[in-house]
Amino acid sequence: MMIQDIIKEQLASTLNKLYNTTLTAQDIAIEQTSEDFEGDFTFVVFPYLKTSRKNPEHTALEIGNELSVQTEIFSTFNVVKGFLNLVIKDEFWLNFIAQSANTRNFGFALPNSAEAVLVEYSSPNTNKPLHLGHIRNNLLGFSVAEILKANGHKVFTCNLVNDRGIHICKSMLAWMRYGNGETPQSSELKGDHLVGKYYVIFDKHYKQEIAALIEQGLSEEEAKKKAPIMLEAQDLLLKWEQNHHETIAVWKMMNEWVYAGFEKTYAKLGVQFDKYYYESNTYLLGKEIVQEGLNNKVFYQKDDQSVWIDLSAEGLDQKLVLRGDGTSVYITQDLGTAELKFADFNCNRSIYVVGNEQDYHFKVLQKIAQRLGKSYADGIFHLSYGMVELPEGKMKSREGTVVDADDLIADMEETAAETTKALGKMDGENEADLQTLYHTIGMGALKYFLLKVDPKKKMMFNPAESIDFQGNTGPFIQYTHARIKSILRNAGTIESLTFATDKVQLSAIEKRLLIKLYQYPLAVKEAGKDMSPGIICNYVFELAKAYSSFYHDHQVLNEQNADQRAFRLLTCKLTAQVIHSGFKLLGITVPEKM
RNA sequence: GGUCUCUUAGCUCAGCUGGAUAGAGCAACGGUUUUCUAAACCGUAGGUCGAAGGUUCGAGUCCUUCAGGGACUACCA
Repeated sequence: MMIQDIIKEQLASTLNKLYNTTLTAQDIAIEQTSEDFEGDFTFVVFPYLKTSRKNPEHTALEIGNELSVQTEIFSTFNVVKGFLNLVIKDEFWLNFIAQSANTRNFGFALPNSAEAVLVEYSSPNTNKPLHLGHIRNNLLGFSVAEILKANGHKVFTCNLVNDRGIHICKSMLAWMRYGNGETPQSSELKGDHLVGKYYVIFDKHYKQEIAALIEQGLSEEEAKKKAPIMLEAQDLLLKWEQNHHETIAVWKMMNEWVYAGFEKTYAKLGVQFDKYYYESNTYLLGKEIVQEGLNNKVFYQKDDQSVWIDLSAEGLDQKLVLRGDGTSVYITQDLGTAELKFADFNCNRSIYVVGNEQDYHFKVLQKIAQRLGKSYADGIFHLSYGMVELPEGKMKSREGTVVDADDLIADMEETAAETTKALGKMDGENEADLQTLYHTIGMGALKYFLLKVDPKKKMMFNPAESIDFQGNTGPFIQYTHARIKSILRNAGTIESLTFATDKVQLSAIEKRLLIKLYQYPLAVKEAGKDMSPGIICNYVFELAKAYSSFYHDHQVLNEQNADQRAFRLLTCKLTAQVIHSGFKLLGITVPEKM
């Protein structure tokens, strides 16, 4: 049981005794004492003044006195206005270190087989390479899956590849028209970049044709519909759906190029999936559900045969679920894949890591599933995250205003290499290890930068200002870890170290560090509840800062008092372990040296 | 027009279910290396938390209105 819970119980029974109330621990709220006051935990007495019938100071004092009689976990307390500040005995924190320093998976919940969760993320289109927005998606999905695992859930991940549709046909058509048989080998371009190049080429010609048509007197709207290249792309989509041999061959070939490219990027990002779904396999799935909904009168059909659902009672609009020509739309296939996913993984929750531009879509998806009486409806959860914006606004692939994922990763590695070389601490290490280190540090900076922001909020990325390596950054925390490891290497074996708690003096800085360590399980829990890696980032940063202060002010290896030295070594060990563990939840590795 | 969402230091962001004098990092300025890695530590400066009302003993946090951004509102995905 956490110390906070013990305090709450004690407070409840104290209040019950003093004021004849019937409170339980759950009714009691305590918080961490503000840095400016003495104390570890604070109990605010204002809400209890009516029952105590005394002024705030008197009430707090009375509760504090009675608490001291009841329990011995506090060394002292003080009262400021209506705030009762409680100080925990040092012995408690020292015992915590003694017990936890050798605990495996400190901070993680025990596996709980009751809840299985499926996390879908990445879900790229196969007509263009990944950009910064996709990186945020991938890192979030990976990290949330890790955080949920740490909270004891059984977690699976999947990637729903959007490999069909008009956008894919655009790249295909442009390649067929203008490609002259260019391949990733002949062009020495990564496959996804090659395909993306033709997507841009399509758009260029499309725009030219529109301009020409407008010149001939068509309206812009008409021109967009009648541009020959667009008509041809639509024709290509039709051929694809009819299984036209040549079209399918080109489609398969170009998709293979893209997948090979994506795999390289995924490997750099360190993400992987338990299962891939392809829309080309699943896009027809929803039609049965539409029929089912028609039979149940959840959906209705218009004269033109199109199928709709009326969600106006829930404050949403009427929504098309099947086109008049019987082909499926986005929501049709999502209804199908939702069912498929729950069936495949037998999970209670299905999390979709998808941008907040699709909030409406997922609201509709869940409502429809509920109306259809699907048992899994309430398990659908849209983990909606904000867009990454550039100073000039949203990224747009077609217009080339994107920060390319591969370029950015390469930049980060290069910056890491430059910084490392400039500091000169790693001179003489072998080249392969150095390359790994540059990757570790570069990705540490990038991942931390993207994950520390609350997922729900949009975030700003300015390419002109490079991502920092100092301060509240991944490399700072990695560096903290490396410094600890250096101490531990020089300390010899510490596995069997023990210390007598009564022979250790605890400084204010040391205590702050211990309290931070103690809070790791809470951070993991809260991050799981909110599905927010940012909570882990903040926690680990504060831990690293607390450690850096400690490192600056206290000697470890040169400490003469053997108990004190042992205590500090174990504190170092646990700190390194928690940094390692917390960063693993973010998908960031920590180096032994840097 | 409607729905949703955001607005905290020059910049990028924290701020848990309402609690004490609103916090970090970067940038700026100043200090710290004969001692375990200075990618560090310590300090100075920087704020009417978009605006106005309201609820409360107590509001950056909850409610209402307004202003300004953004997204969605497709027989695109």
